[in-house]
Order: sequence, then C-alpha cells, then structure tokens
Amino acid sequence: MNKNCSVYKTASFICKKWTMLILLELYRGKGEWKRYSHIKTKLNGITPKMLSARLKELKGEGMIKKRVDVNTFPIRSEYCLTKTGKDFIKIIKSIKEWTLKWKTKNTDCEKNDCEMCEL
Amino acid sequence: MNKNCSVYKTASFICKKWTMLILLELYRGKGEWKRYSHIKTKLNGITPKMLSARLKELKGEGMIKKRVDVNTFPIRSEYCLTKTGKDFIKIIKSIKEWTLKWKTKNTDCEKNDCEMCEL
DNA sequence: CCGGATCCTCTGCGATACTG
DNA sequence: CAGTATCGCAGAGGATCCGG
Repeated sequence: MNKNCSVYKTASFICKKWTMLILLELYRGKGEWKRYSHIKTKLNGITPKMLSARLKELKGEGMIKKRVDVNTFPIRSEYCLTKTGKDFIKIIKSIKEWTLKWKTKNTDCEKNDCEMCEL
Repeated sequence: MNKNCSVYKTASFICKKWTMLILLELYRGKGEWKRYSHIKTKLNGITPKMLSARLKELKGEGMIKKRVDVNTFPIRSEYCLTKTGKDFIKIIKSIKEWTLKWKTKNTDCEKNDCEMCEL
C-alpha cells in the first residue's frame, strides 16, 4: 500500500482520535445542524483546539459542511454531515456489525443501548 | 462512545500502523499460510519488533492464526487469516469503494493496479 | 462563543543489536 | 529464522491563554 492507495488515504485521517466520534455525533438525530459548543459538550473531554482541527479536516475532506450565523453575538458555528459524510456512516455500521458478530464481550453495544453510536 | 463501544474497541486496534497492511498481505492469494519473513519482506520497512507486536495483537483478537514448524531448523512460523479476519476484509473493501466513489484524486487505486490492496 | 497560538507531555514507533 | 531488549525521538494530542 502506497501513499496514493485509497484505503491508506482514507484510513489515515478517519483513524485520528475523535474523528469517528464527531461523525457519529453529527449523525445522531436526523442530520440537523449542530453547534460547535453542542458537539464539544457531547464529546466529553475534547479540547477546543482538537475539535476545531478535526472539524476543519473533515470539512476539507468534504464529509461535513459548516455555516456561521453572523447576525448573533457571540457568533454561532454549526456543522452538518454532507452526503459524502452520511455515506461513510455505513462503514462505521459495518464495523459495529462485524464486532458484534465475532466478538462477544462488548457488553454495551450488545444491549443495544450504546447511546453514542445510535447505529 | 465509551470504552465498551464496539466501534471504539475495534477501531482502536485496527487503526494502528501496519495492522491493515498485515491483514491485506495475508489476504493476498487464496489464504495460504505465510511466513514471518515473507510478510516482513512484503511490508517493506516494518521492523521485526513492530511485526511481532502486530501479529501478536491480531492473534489475540482472533483475526489470524499461527503455526510453528518445529521439525525444521531454523524454526518456521506461519500465519493465516481466520474466518473472523477474512470477514474483516469486506470492511476494508468498503473503505476502498467509498473512497473511489467520493474522492477522485486517487490515481493508483482508480487504475485498478493498486497491487497492495488486491481488493 | 468560536477557535487560533503556545507550550508541554507522553507514547507509538523506529533503529539497532542481540539470542534461542 | 523468528523474534526480544534497549534506547531515543518525532509528532500527536492535552492544558492553558488569548483574541475577534
């Protein structure tokens, strides 16, 4: 696998810390726009720097879109999955299914109350 | 997503460096047993320490199996995907398909000659 | 409220050498 | 041949402050 391999390229940013969590948080509900501060609260523990960096990356990858409400003060930034991003969720789902099929010790997801995933 | 989340648990080891490459190398051909030294050669640049560690992890996860030929000298260790491991390949395939669908700048895989992947 | 700038910590990984 | 042991570093990510 070289640097131009599609698997390599996608894995190299999707595997970064917090990235999948951000995608999953944006997937929750029915794809409404979600505020920066809301995501930050949900992703307990993420630093603002990290969140900003990841959102920028995901936007650069075309997986999320951003809008800013300049009429309010303070400013509100909101984010939402693009079609590309939504389509990636199925891969995360397949990871979940694979794990539930072959691994038997995931108590939380097995009970179907893994609230974060909502897959 | 907490520590018991199935997505979290699987992602946390599959995302490690070299791990997917090892799985793909074992997937090449028709699932024959492959020697440690052979894998090492194919994964150009991997250190023996890394390869041993990853193989051990993958075995612990039930994705590969190991056999040792003690009748020869020096010893031969061979590795092979389990059913669990083979079933994971489909996820890597779906990552490739997603990338080719939404990203247009992956020259190598687009030409279907991304030899490493062989997906 | 959003998120950039700085500084710092910590660990994953590489390089090298060595052994049964 | 198939690993293990030791050392060291780069870079990812955390903590904190600041500014629009």
